[in-house]
Amino acid sequence: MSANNKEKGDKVQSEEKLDERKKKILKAVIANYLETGEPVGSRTISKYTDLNLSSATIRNEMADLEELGYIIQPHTSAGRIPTDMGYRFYVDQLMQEKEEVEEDKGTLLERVDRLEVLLKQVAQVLAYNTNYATMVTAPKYRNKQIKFLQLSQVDDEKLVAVIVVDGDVVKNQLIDVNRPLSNEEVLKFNILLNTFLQGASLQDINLELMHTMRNQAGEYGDILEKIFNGITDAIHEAEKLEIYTSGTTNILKYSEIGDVAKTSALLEAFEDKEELNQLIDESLSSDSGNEHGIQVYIGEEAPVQNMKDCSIVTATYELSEGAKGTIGIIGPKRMDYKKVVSTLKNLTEELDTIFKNSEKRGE
Amino acid sequence: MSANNKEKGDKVQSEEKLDERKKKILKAVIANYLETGEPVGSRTISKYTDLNLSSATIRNEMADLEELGYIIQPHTSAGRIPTDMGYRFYVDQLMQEKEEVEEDKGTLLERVDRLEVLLKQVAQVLAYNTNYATMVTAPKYRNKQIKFLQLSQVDDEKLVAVIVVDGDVVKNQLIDVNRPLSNEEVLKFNILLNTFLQGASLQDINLELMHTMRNQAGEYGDILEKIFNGITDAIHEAEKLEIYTSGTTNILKYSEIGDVAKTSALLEAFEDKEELNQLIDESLSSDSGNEHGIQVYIGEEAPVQNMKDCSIVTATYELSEGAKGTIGIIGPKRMDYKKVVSTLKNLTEELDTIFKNSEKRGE
DNA sequence: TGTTAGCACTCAAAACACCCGAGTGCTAAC
DNA sequence: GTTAGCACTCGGGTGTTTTGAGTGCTAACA
Repeated sequence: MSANNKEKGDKVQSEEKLDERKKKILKAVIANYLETGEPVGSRTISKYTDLNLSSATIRNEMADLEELGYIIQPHTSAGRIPTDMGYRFYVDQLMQEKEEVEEDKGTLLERVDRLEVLLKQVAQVLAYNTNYATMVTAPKYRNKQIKFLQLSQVDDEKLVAVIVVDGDVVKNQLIDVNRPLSNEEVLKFNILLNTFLQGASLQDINLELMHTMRNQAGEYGDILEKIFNGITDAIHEAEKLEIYTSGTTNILKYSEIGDVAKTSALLEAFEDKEELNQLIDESLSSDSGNEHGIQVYIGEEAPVQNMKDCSIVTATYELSEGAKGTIGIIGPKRMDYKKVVSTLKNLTEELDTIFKNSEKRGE
Repeated sequence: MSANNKEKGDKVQSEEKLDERKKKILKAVIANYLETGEPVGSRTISKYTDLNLSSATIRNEMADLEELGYIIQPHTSAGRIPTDMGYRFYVDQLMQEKEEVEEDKGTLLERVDRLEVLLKQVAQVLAYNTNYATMVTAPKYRNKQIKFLQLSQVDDEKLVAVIVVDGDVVKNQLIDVNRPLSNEEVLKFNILLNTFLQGASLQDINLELMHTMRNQAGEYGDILEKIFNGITDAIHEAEKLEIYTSGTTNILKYSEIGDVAKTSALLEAFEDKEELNQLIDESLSSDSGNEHGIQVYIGEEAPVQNMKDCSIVTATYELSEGAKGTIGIIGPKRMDYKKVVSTLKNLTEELDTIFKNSEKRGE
């Protein structure tokens, strides 16, 4: 996916290497199409670009480019539009060449204290700036550790377990017990739990540990069971739901998805977040050495079925050691990649500094 | 617009009373329109109904009905479709007359223990059965009382407040403090908090109470402040977010909303739930003595701007004394009101029994 | 007096014909 | 290798016609 950067210069071999002129033309075609949304014809290029060539020459070149698979015409006697492959080439090689426009870069985010609120805000800002559907995940901890764990009695039949994990994410879980417990019993439980579980990560909680604990718990084994379930439920549920989205109705404007059914499917993907999770996993796992972990999926490259008519751009921010989160947008293939990428960069940068500071300030 | 009903077989008084035949025709028109979605003409009615009348007679009657405001023609030389007023009359008077179809009524809901999960499920089932966008709220307690309140130390600089309110809704709030507190101090705080706040409802927490408590807290007043903020934040946030939705993409199929912008606005309303809250408030406050608190808003009657092209049907379930929740659907005005109402009835009934049982079983 | 048949009229939607122009590929000349 | 020129294609807009569902009105009927 990224093995093509020995380019620029010679041009001898390498089948997918395009000569300078073809590149210029391809770039012009795509740039123009991104602007107008109309198929672009040879005459337009002939005027637009600095290379002074007649439309006829351009036509020849374009025919070549079509044969190579970079552009295509929707029907005979129409101009050309980029293929997925064309976009890919643009993003990988053509786009960067532009001067790095020093965006306004003004701080986009208000300072807030709750992580959820901050991330929700990120999603909104991103949607506002790009007019695409956006998503932001809470950081995924490689090994989320239990930092604090406490059981309290709410009433005769219910306990509440409060669990705080790394990153100060708080979870709670109500637990039904069949008989009332005495204060002492609760205290004992707390000691037991904390002895074994404080500082434990999710992986540490294995069958063996559970077995040991159950032995210690004696007659209260069944309650312990419930507590375990509560804890794992809580943690799992937590890991799952922490995706914030915004601007999803922008999807309605992605004209490239002609089909209502597809639009609907995509909206649903945002509604129940299942597929977004998939996407994030994929995106996190294949970290492309890139500066901000920026990744671009174009059309068919999308790891999720329902998004194969779209393009996806994701970036990674880092809260602390090994705690990474993803922020990204899903838009039409005809997208202002340049702007999106730079917006994402700015935002992740801002997030990174926010977290750096709070690190310093905090612990 | 309505000064012309001294005609047609005396019937002296009661302006909005329609004679039997007009009712039948109106009903036929609406029923047919609900089925087909096409404007319905006189000939259709003439054949459809048992009253054996020629199309010409029907035409006369329909002209009357139009003058009275119950139906309208989209353009000359088209059939008639119902107006909001027509639908209203249908829902209020015509619809019930049908035999109460004993629906399958098979239990629709799986038994689950977490309230959130159950409610989410309700939203989904409802969406699945009706093919409309649905919403379900957690019960609103008239006076949500604090049942359990506890402060614990997470690390040197952070406390976590755990709050359980009626209905076993658990909230938590992290609180930054600037200096570490000793165990004793935390204990003192807990005693203070519980003395004053256990069993208190939100209304009880007024300035005076806060003042009193702050006096007692002495030098820890600022921490108390933070805790207050945390608590009210938590409760407020809780009250706000507890709306579950499903099937929102069905909105795309509501052909009556021609406009993309409007569709989009409606989708957004479901996304950030602000307006849904409004809707629910309105719906709960004007409880219409009705069996299941069923309420129907048609078109312009909708209390929320963005829904004025739709119809809304809501019902009320009761978790316990004074703890009521709303479940409802937002669909096109051309909606199978009968089916929707009966589905809602079934679901609320099922919910009610579930809660009855768990009441018995539980406390 | 209410009902009906008949008729002229309306109008949206579909069907058809047409043209226009942007764009192409190809060829022949530069 | 580049370009001018030309014939060709075809989507999209425009104008016209046809069709048919549906109406309102009038006059005759029971």
